[in-house]
Amino acid sequence: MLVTLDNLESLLSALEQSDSLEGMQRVIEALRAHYGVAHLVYHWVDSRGDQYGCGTYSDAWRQKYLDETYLRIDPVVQGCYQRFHPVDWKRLDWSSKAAREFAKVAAEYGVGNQGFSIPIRGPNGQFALFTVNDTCDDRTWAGFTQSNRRDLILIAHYFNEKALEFEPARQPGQQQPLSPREVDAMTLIAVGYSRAQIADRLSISEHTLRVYIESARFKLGALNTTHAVARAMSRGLIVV
Amino acid sequence: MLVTLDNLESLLSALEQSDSLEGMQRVIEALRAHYGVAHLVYHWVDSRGDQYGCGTYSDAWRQKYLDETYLRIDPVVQGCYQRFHPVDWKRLDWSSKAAREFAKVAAEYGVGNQGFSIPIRGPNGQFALFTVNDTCDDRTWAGFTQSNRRDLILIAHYFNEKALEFEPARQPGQQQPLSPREVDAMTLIAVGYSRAQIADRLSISEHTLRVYIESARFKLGALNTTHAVARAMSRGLIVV
DNA sequence: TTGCCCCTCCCCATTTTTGGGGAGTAGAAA
DNA sequence: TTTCTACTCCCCAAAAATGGGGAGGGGCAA
Repeated sequence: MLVTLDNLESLLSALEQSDSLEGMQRVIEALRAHYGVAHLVYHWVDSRGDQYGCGTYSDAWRQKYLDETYLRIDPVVQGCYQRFHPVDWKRLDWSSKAAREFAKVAAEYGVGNQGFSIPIRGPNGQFALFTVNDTCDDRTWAGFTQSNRRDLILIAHYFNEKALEFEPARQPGQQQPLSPREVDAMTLIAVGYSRAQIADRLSISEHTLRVYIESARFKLGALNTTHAVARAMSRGLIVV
Repeated sequence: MLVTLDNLESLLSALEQSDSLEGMQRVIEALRAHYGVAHLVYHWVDSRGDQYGCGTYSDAWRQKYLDETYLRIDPVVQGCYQRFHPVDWKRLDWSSKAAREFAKVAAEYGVGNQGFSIPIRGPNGQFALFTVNDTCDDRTWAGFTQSNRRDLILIAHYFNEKALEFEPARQPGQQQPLSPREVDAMTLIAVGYSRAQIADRLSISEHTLRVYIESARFKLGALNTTHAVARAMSRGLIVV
């Protein structure tokens, strides 16, 4: 059951050489067979849906997931979004009614009872999950995840690296950077200060501050200040 | 020069068992000796400074870095912030005057000419760097980084996992969830709509909408709507 | 040198948001 | 069953943000 170093090497190499989503799909299927688990999934988590995902879930489940916007209630997504370390599905919060319903439907669509998901984050707020899923008892699963934790982290990392390659918009350079003063302004707005307070704190006039805000809004293509803050945050231009 | 699997295992285990920054510091020193490089550094990159860092740079350099707010001009930080994959310092943009000056000063403080940095991201926009630094020629360095790339990624991951453990504010939990309508409201605000537009889109009165926004603001402990959006985003309650 | 971007300051009027109050329905949890 | 939360609607006045204009000094790069 364990992946030997050689196996891992060859699989990662295959992944590195793949030049399309189809290539990633083949690698993930090979990995699934290798580990002998029910499912293996890499998916880019995004409000637009998992367009950059690949994995072994059925198309029906994938479609169902999108149709029902399960993204918003899936405890795996919610939980992983708050964590850095890989997490066993059992440790997530399944207490809400919606979550229990979700789990029931998932099972009907062939999702196994055990899961282990690794959150991965890229630049500009990119977020993805790499998930191993199977049906087995708790002890077997604990053994599996413990044995393969490190390999899985590495695999997740390589998958995300590949996925980012295929997403040109995520490549650096495209977006206009904010000037230091613009960053200051947006950051202070994001933490709740009013314009008057910020101007005072930055020791500039409120008018000057407005120029920064408007300039940032323009650079970010935002419709208003709140939108600009949201964009700056999701692009990783400011840290709150 | 290569880390064998056993060595890596024992070092990661030592890291897992450390329960303080001092423990991380000891591990990083052991790793540095092990790899035989000039410096090894993990540092949490933050507008407040690298309070959660550990590594082998001299105190003088660390202080200089903070005093001069090199964070804002350091091409390593800037470059890694835009990337997902580990990056060789040679591939970064050192063309600006400030960057060249920075490199000169760094060398004076004992920073080697070769560097390899791994960006790591956690929840809520957390961002850290794991850096290997040495003085040698390009070929030697290329060989070193290629051989150790995967191990270094894993080590970086484990260091960050540890650092997050020591930062209680980054732990999930204790926060009140938003109701579905509140999520709708906050999400639409975050993407730039005005209250009138949102009320129209959700087919509710603007007054009702206001109740949701205020309720969300209260739950999030936010000072105003923009602040609430920022908090909701950084807590992963809404996805934009 | 010239051009470009960043930083700084100021005016106006209009639109939007905010603060604080009250009240009824329905569905879910205890 | 009771209680609680979510959802929906309404008033008013004050505070804040927005839109769009103009203008000068400084630094850095081609």
